[in-house]
Order: sequence, then structure tokens, then C-alpha cells
Amino acid sequence: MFTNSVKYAIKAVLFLAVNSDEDNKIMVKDIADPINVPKAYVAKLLQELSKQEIISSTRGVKGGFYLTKTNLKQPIINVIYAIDGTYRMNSCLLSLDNCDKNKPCPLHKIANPMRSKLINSLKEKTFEDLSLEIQSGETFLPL
Amino acid sequence: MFTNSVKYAIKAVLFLAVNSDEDNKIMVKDIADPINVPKAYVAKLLQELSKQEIISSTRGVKGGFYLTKTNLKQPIINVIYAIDGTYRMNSCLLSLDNCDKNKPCPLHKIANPMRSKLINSLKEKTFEDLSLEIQSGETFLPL
DNA sequence: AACAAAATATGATAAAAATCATATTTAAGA
DNA sequence: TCTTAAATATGATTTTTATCATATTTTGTT
Repeated sequence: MFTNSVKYAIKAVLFLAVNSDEDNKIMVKDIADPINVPKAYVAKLLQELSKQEIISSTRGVKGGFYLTKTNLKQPIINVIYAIDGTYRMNSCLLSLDNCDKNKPCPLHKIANPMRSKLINSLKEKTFEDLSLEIQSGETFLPL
Repeated sequence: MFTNSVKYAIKAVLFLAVNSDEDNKIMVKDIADPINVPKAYVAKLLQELSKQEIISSTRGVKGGFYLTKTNLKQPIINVIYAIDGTYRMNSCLLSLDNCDKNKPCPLHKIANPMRSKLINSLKEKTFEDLSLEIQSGETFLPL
């Protein structure tokens, strides 16, 4: 469904959502382990997310990654688009370019309503929303 | 979502569902082109599906691939499981091994109901069902 | 029986994704 | 201003997926 990169990126962002803010920046080495992602790999992903202003960072001593209030308001789908691009999430199940409502592929009717709903949820739910659910113990961000 | 291999395999199976039967076997070279998949690639996939008895084949002169009545009764998910295995389709969106109803990951609530529905549809719909929809012009199996 | 036409088995190559490594730049503190 | 600790930029390596190629086996036909 998602690439490893996106999965890791989402985990990292949610970890930041729960554990960081402007006054509590977190270094790569303190993120990688708890979310169970190789350090060098997550470093690269965080750098990319930072460049795209999905998350925030400062370098040097006392630096690290963190989320601002503004960052927190973003929908989770931003992470997916930033790392995987938009095509993968939005293309037809069989990757037929001309598949649409008027000329649906055989899996369109089966899959599309659900895919649309999923995408909408991913556009609706912000980092903050998901962070609150984790903090309330409704959901879990494990190893 | 799916690998290319699964996409190609589904297209090939549906092409056979519409165009073949015991008396009308189709050679690899006559499948590859209409479904727009490299010949050597689809050959390998068809051989694998045949070995797993998802589809039927005979070799030698007048041979080819085809679907029996029994083949046609199978759910489309069989193709997915045969080519990609079961893990990819069934694992949690974040690939967390211990994600379940009791300890849901942050995306579980968003994604799982829809994923379950999709999987159920793929288990329900047979090759034959989809073939009939194509033949009736409801859906399309294009390039 | 010999030939030809098909799938099958096997493996080689190419491209993409995942992973790892490191020199450079920036910022804080002594 | 020097040192140190962090992200950043860049790219190398490994693994997986996608793709291609071919010798072997089987089956119908002559």
C-alpha cells in the first residue's frame, strides 16, 4: 500500500507530534530507536520532510527536529505526498491511465469508493488529531 | 497498492476470462499485446498462475492458456495471493506486526474498515463476475 | 518417427526502493 | 573565535522488483 519510506515518515512525524515542540527538539538518534527505523534512513526522510516544510528543524548544538503549531495542523496525507508523490495514492488499482467513472476498469467499482474514503480521511486527520488519540491511549505508536 | 506483477496478472486473468475456454486457448503472444504487458513478463506470470492452478494451460501445438469453469469460479483475490503472497494485502498500513483491534495503530481506525471491505469484495467477486461486467460493457479492460 | 509449436524452468540483466556512510554547513556555548 | 553537536547534502551500496532471454519439455501434426 505505502512504501516503507512513507510508513517510516508517518511514524516519525507522529512521534514528533507527540514528543516535540519548539522547546523540545528531538535529534535523529532519539527518534530512530523508539519508532524502530534505521537511523540513517529516518535521517534522510526527516531532512526531506524538513526541506518541504512538513516538519521543522534547526541545526547545530541544541538543534533537532520538531513540529510547530502550524506543522501540527497539517493533514497526514501531506507526508504521503511529500515522500511518495501523488501518483501512487491516486492512480487506479490496475494503473490504467484512462480509468475513471465513465470508463471504469474492472476493479474500479470494488475499490474506488473505499479508496476515496481513505484519501478523504487522510486529508481530514491532522498530525494533531492523531497525536491526541495517541496521548489519550486510544491508539498506539509502537515499535 | 499492488505490485506491477499483480496488476499484470489480474489483467491477464481477466483477459482469459473474457476470451478463452477449453476450446479457445490463447497463446502468450496473443495476450501480452492487448493487455499492454511485456510478453516475457506476462509469460512468467501466467506460468506461475498455471503452476498454482489459478489458470489452466496445455503445451505443444495448439496449446495455450485458458480458464475452465472451475477456474472461473475463483475469487479475484486468489491472483493477488498467488503472486504477492498474503502479507502485503493483509498487513497493517504501517506494517506494525502487533496492530490489531485491541492495540490499534494511529491509522487503524481510518484505514481498516475500508481495507476490510476491499478485501471482502476481492474475496467475493469471481473471475466470472468481473468477466460478465466487462462483456456487458459495464467495465473496461483496456490497454 | 520427425518436426514444429507451444508452455516450462531457469536464470541473467536492469531499474527502483531501501539502506548505509560521510563530508559539509550551521548554531550554541566556552 | 574555537570547538562541538547537530542537521544537510550527496552519493554509495544492497536488496527487491521488474524485465528480458533461452534451453528444455511436451504435444499435436505430418
